[in-house]
Amino acid sequence: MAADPLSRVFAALADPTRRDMVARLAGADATVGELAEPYDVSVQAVSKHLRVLEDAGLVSRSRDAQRRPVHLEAEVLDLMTTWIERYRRQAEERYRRLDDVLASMPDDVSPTHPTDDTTPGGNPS
Amino acid sequence: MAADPLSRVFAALADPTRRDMVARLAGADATVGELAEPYDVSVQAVSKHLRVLEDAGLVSRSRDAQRRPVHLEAEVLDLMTTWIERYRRQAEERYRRLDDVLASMPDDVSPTHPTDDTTPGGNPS
DNA sequence: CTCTTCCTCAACCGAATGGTTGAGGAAGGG
DNA sequence: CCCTTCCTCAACCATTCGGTTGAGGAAGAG
Repeated sequence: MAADPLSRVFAALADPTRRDMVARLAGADATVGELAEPYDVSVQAVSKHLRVLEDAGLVSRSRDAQRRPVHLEAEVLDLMTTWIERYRRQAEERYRRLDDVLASMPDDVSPTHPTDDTTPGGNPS
Repeated sequence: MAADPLSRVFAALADPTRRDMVARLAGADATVGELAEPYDVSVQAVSKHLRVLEDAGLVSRSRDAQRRPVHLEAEVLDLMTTWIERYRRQAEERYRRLDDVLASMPDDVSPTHPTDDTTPGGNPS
């Protein structure tokens, strides 16, 4: 498991159980047992999920007697939003520019400016 | 492969090659061959990656003679940002409230009635 | 010390993933 | 018609993943 950090975060959240854990941890810290309670899988399986989240930096586990309280490290989520927003914005920008090009494109036989025809040919219905 | 949409999108972007494809497609549509060129894997492997992105709704493939131009469908990215922002914000809010509690806590920590008041004694502000 | 509680480690298993190679369909160009 | 280009489908292989069970460590309670 030597993937880059971004891949680890995306992969960690690709599992609905892990996403649900993150959602619950956003409200309050919890112990492994508390986290495991709603799901009908073994506690070991939950511990494994927690380890995936921990390796992604999404979660940290401290020590309180026998308990291992789990805490959400929400800052890592910014890694993803930064990446996503970057390309969403770029695609949006390109789309906007494409609209401009189409708007200024005289469709080969209609040299008149076609930017005004929002409802061409009248409304049939 | 019957996962929920959100899982599919997260899983699709958990691979650095696929993320790179999305990044390039944000700039311009491309054919499978063009997309495959930078990577030293077979074209079939790239086609498989494209299929993962397509199943996630991130990409669409049309037909232009022998070409299969690939187009990025950036709106799906909002699915993720919505999910992420929801819990990032919730965690942030919880953190802010914890700060408030700590700020209003006097040195002597012996609350007579834990459930009675959010700001016991005189409110300093 | 013993016992119980909470949790993790290790080994194993079936299914999914990411890659390969080989065959073949679809759409033009000669 | 044949031939080339672009791409996908199918079969196969190694690795990873999500789950299980069994064993065991850590820290209080008796």
